[in-house]
Amino acid sequence: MREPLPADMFDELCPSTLNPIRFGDKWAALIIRCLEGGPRRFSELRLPLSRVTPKVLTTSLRNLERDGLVTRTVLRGAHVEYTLTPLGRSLLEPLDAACTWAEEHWDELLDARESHQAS
Amino acid sequence: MREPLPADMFDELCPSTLNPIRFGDKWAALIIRCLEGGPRRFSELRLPLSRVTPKVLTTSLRNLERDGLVTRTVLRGAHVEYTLTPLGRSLLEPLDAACTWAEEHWDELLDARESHQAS
DNA sequence: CGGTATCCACAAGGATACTG
DNA sequence: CAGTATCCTTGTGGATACCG
Repeated sequence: MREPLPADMFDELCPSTLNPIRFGDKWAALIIRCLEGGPRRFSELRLPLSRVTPKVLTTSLRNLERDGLVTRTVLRGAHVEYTLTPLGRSLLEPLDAACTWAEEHWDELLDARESHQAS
Repeated sequence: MREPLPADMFDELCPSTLNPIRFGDKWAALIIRCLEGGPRRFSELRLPLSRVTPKVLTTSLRNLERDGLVTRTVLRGAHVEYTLTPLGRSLLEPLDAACTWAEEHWDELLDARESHQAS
């Protein structure tokens, strides 16, 4: 059994939402991480990405598909599954490196912004 | 002596300009790499970033400054120098990882886009 | 030299509602 | 369930010109 996805990935403290690190379009990195644990259905992705409207999520998924990072598979019964390709999976490594950096330096970034605000 | 900056970093084949990898705003990654070799003046940055208008370059530099990745130093004689902070320098590692990934998988990305075009 | 000022175009993202 | 259809707002980047 795969791990269920978290109910909400939009914790304000989540470094993956912070510049200066972005992969692809606004939600690409989060989507890819959602697919890390295996194939997911559209509705499964909507849960942790509840603040992304279906239109935007579709657009982002189509972009990932176009770049060969994700495949879209239609199953019997009006079900659809999104899966990371080997190429998409290979992106996890630099993506993790970026996320790790953001986590490690999160405080410094916040501090920099705050003291910049002050001046 | 530091290495002179290349005359033009906008080679169409430069993977750093390709999605799905972007760090910060559109030019942040290129700027950071331009500063990798040491402090640079505004006009020095304009050379390899000749297609970035001064306004946009300024905006991007201000963003990097705000985030504590770059410092702006006014020298005597109306000269200005931009330098990577230790924080900014620490970003080089994941940035390089991302660029390396892009270089390695550049062809696959192009192929994916092409065959997607076909369908 | 190192920027600003102004104006502008377009793409990206979002709100809301609806559908095969 | 897995999306579309519409419409709209915003932000980002760019063109051009000018300034201390």
